[in-house]
Amino acid sequence: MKMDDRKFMILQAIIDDYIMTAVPVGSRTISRKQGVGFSPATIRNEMSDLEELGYLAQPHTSAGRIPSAKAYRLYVDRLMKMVDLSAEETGRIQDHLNKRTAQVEEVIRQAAQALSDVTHYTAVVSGPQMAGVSIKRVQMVPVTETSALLVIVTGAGLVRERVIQVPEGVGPDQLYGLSKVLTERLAGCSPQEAREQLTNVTADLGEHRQLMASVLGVIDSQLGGDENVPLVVGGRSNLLHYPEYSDVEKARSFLAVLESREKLAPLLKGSDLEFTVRIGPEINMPEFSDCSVVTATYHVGENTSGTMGIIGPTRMDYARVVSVMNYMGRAISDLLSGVKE
Amino acid sequence: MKMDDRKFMILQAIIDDYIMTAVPVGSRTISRKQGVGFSPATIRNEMSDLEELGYLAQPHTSAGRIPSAKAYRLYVDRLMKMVDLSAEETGRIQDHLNKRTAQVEEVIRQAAQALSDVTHYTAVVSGPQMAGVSIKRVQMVPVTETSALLVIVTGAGLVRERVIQVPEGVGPDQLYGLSKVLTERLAGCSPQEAREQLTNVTADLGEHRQLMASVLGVIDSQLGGDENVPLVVGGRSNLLHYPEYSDVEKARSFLAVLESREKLAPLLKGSDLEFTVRIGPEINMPEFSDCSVVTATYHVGENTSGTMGIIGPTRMDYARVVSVMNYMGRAISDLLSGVKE
DNA sequence: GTTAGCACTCGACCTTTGAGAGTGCTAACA
DNA sequence: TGTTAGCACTCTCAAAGGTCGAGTGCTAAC
Repeated sequence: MKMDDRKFMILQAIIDDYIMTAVPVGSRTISRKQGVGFSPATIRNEMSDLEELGYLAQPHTSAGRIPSAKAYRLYVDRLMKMVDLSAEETGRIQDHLNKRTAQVEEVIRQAAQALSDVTHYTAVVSGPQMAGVSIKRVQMVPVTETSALLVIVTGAGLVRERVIQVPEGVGPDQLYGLSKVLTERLAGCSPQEAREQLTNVTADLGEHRQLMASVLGVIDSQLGGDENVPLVVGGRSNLLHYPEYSDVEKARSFLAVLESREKLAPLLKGSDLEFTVRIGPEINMPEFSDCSVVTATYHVGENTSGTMGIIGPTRMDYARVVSVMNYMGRAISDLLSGVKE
Repeated sequence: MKMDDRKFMILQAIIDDYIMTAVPVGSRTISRKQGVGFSPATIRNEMSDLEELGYLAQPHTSAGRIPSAKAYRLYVDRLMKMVDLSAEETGRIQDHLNKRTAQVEEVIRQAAQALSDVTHYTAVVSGPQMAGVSIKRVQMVPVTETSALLVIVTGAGLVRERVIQVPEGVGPDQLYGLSKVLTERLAGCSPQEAREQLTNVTADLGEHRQLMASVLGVIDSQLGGDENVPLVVGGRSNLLHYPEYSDVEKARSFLAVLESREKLAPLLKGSDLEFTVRIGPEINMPEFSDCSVVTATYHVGENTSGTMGIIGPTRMDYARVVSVMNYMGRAISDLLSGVKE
């Protein structure tokens, strides 16, 4: 048995209906739809075929059909059409973003808020990945007698900062001098190159061994892996609107995942494509077995990029979600690259 | 009718039992308890009195009694005894905090995590309130041609930073010079004094009017009110463990409050006391009508302090919560004041 | 290939019923 | 006079049974 145009059409109608209602779809419902010129009996035959092909499932004998993960896969890959956002939607997004700021944490917080607000799903946004980045400037600002704020500026104009310990007796002017040396030596370096350069610097300077070790530690931790990129979640409570989460225990374990960076981070990874859709079982996490995750990449400058994701029920409105993220990707890039409106 | 020792004792027993089980407490249950030498019938008479006095309520005729908000109030004010934390509990807290860092965001995040983890309730921790603070140092670090990171260090050794716009043509050295002037002029100032000083500085410098306006803007927003102090929540999913939140809609509106800074911030305010307990209706928020909030203050240096809060069901284990927060208050102070272990 | 008709299935919802927990009241007891 | 045993009463909860309606698969006719 093969798929034909009519089967595609019926499947699409079922998915569309189920996305809206979350109720198993019966043959009569489809037959009544505009543009479907067949009786319920005919639809039933086709539905029976679609079930055999693995696209539909029946919760129990006398219920309607619900789309399987395979059906959503087909829908996302072949049936889905991009939609245009309404002026009201883009307006809502811009309202969240209209603060003029290039502060990474703030931008991604606003982005997560906007995404969850517009889609009514849960949004996760990570800060820009610093792995392939180049260093532009390193500067220490004195804080107390024994500590300073180490500020690292990247080529793309992103900033990371961190308090480090400073040996007693190293004064503000000395810190400024050291900062100049560090900036000269490290400018243009990748984090890996910086590590080598720093050992040279340490050798040259002789003293300040411990301080340089702290600097290296920060570069490693802040520009190294992605354990330290900020990660914010928005709209945690949104999913509890959906009947999929009318069971508190399910809701709780879902929320628990959102609270665990270790479990959450992998959801945003796994693909460098512009968009990635993972559906239910494809995610491979029991807590998310009837969730889908749509992730997208945003770019800042040449080499820097971050990820955002939307988590919703498998029956989520993929077309709209992809459109919203598409729009948001450009918006974040503009904000973080300092583009003026 | 008046309260007597026996009534207190019975009320305490009922509260203790209800805190553990969340099930209405019957006369037999109390009568069976160690140290209570009375039959269920006697207890029943006393319970009937306690109900008349407003300390107990009956969900329905043939159920046991549950404590009223008034009973918890009495419990917190008069009956509660501080408990000692077990080594296991202090250990768990230290495990969350053992990263050596004086980074405010990180410390309060860890604190919220630790509090929620140890108490199994939901925790909210705010960063130190900057209102009464004095400025110690102001420094700008160049980021791009047209932006810089403005770093403000306070007397207590706390740091706030923010990206500001810089007019084209102002180079790194000039920014450093300006930073020196700013630090000289503003050192020791309160935010209010800084505002006046800055207008002087602007007058003296002539140019850089716009830059100074940006600096002032940051001082106002970062050290001014408390709209900009960081606020982190830990253990959002914890409350869903309790039968009070077995209703999804209730859980959802609870979570929605946690997502709204405007609704959440007032919960941490309202009292300068070391500890404040607000019970159910005292909170005056429908979403929290059967929650209690315990808040406590922590101090950094002389003039700087922040707030933490625990949100749990009204039948929460107040004694333990207060003890945990007491311990945590000292731990946060130590971390943020840079005290070494 | 399409459709009408029909018997069949199964969950949703309602009602009934019985068990259990807990109460208030009364009368007896120390 | 305070305490307690006994008992009738109330109310929730869970299980059991019954009805309704939506939806199916199959067959036969168009």
